[in-house]
Amino acid sequence: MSSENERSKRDAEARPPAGEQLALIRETVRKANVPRAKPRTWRGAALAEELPVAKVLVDKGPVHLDKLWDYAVPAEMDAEARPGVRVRVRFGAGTGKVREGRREGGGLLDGYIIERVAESDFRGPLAAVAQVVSPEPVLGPGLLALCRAVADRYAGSLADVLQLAMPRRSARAEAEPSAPPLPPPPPPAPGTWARYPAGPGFLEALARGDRPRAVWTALPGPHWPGEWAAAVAATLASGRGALVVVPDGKKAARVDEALTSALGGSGRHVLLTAELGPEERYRRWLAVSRGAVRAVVGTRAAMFAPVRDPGLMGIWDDGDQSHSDDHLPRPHARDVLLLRAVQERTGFLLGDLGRTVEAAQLVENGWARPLEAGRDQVRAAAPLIRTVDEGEVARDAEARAARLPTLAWQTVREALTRGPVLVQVPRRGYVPRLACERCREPARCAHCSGPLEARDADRLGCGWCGRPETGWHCAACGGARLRASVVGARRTAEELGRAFPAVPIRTSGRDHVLSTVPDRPALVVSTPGAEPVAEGGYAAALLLDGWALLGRPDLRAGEDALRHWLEAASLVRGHGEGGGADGGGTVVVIAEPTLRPVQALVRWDPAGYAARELAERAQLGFPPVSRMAAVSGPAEAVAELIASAGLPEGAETLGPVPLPVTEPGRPRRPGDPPPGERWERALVRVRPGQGSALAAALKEAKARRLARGEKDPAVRVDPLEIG
DNA sequence: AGCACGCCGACT
DNA sequence: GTCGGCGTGCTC
Repeated sequence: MSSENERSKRDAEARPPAGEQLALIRETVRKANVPRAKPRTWRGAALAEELPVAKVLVDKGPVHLDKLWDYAVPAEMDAEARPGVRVRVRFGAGTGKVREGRREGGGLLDGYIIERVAESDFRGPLAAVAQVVSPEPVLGPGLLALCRAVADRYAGSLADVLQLAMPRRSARAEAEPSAPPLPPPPPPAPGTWARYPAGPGFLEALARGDRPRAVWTALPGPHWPGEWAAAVAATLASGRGALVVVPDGKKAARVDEALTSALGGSGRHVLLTAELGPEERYRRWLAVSRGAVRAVVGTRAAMFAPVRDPGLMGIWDDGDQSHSDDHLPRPHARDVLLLRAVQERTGFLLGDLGRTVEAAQLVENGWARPLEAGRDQVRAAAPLIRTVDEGEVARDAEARAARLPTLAWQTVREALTRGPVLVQVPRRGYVPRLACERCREPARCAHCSGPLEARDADRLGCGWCGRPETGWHCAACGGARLRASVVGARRTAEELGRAFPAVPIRTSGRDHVLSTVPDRPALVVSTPGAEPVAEGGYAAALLLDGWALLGRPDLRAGEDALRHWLEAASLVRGHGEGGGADGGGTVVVIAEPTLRPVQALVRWDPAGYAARELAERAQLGFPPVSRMAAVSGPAEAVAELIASAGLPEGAETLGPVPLPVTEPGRPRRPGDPPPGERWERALVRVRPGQGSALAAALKEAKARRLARGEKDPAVRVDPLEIG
């Protein structure tokens, strides 16, 4: 009785009456046993005359609701309830009891109208759309198709992908009109693109409305942001839009700046990054969605930006980890932009100082053309690279004090008379396999032969059985010393400070990243990826602890090391710039000179390195040539999912192997087991070309399990970390 | 995921 | 006879 009254009051306050009244049709119609739902009026509330059924995608809630639900459209919502708008619908109320004409249960969920249709296939009465949140059509057909394709590719749900793709709404930003679009700019001059034989042609193709596809190996130096700007300007000149995704906000800002000067002020492009905050982000996103702005540069989430009639999809530095999304289903910007280039029939430009194996594959299978400079241009733009074997011991005391081999120390001392010197130190988190200092035999646990790992405070422990190790001796040579673990940037800076007392020292790392340093003598100690740009280029760079980068137990260790080195080296003055012998910069890399990534750096040949790496992966059946998916969860769940999935012919299951147990208190990353639970992980591998069949099979098996209410294992397509 | 319905065992 | 266990299945 009193609860009845309360409910009525709540309902009356909460929302316009029409939707709620219409929600009651179901009860009436069910009794009439109507085979097809032809929504009718209830207590005089009329439905939309044309296309009275809205197909709605429910945004949150149960994962397996990855389908469209039909709702009735009340007449007064007819005009606003267009495809693409955000709506609120009652969901799950159907099982609620109806008492005295009021419905119990069921919550209001957010969703999007995907389509308006005349009739519903649903054999039952429809509830009505409760509310049109706003008339802004934010989920257009192109964006929807993209999200569907991404969901399919990654064996994920459409709702998951929509959460990544759709920005949070801000009513204030939405209420503001966007500025009218500016006319296309004139085609840009080739500028520094002229350094690449195919560069000017690529720009011309974009400007005339073609859709060229290229893997661009950028020359070292400061010109790549301007080159991106020119590519975007050329695309705009054709009357089409453009999208460029870069790995971090610092780089996005550099491209944004270059675009601002190339396009003459702002208005034709926007910067879209997370740092903007939700309201400003939505304001800019709307300007793109409304077609007011046709060019976008941004970080990861911008890969979904609904650029109108795009002519170019671009990505810079596709090997950077931050291009891989943290959230399910963890799509990679490179692949999303590839999908878009195909689906939206656009040009494609993947730019990088180095080259990932994936990029090499695009070249190898002919999908994209290589866009490279000639050797002479490379020689002029790149610094001189010298290697020092890590085993080399410094003769001089000063060099030893700085933990530096003689050559490195001399190079730094000399370069400091001409400008800033960059010192790249791996992050302390980069824990490589420990090995004997003398013979480099990997350090193993005496009990179970598992790999030894460095614990905090220099203590050792086994990575498999967890036993602490106190008296380690090398099994091969009897040596008692392990290679020192990576010395962090701060301690390196202190040590260098003692060796070069008169020189100012700056550090740049995870917490405080410097974006630029002035063109004055200074030592700049940085972790990979955080290197500041020196205005006139660095006089030299020192790449320390190469063994730590190369020794990571990861398929990509070599590729990543080379990428980090190229990035640092590209900030150093070119060999051929500044007037030859004394003006050019030098890079000293401290790593075993015979290793392939080291040689690729010395020759500045990332394309050759990637091609060899690709060939090797093809031979070994590794991704990206073969395609893989990781399935992790409780042992039975993993086994059942794999067994029940109709995997493509020739699919191979590797493992399962137990996953490390998540320690309580440790932040949990997607795919990690919940604390205390024992999980296993299996890898499923398929032949080249069967990637989409694999994703489809896993997605379907997952849906079937979910329909039965079973806990679903985490499925990750194209896992990055696979030993 | 919630939530109601349903078909079996202990109780007034 | 009824109350209530949580196993199944549906939600427009």
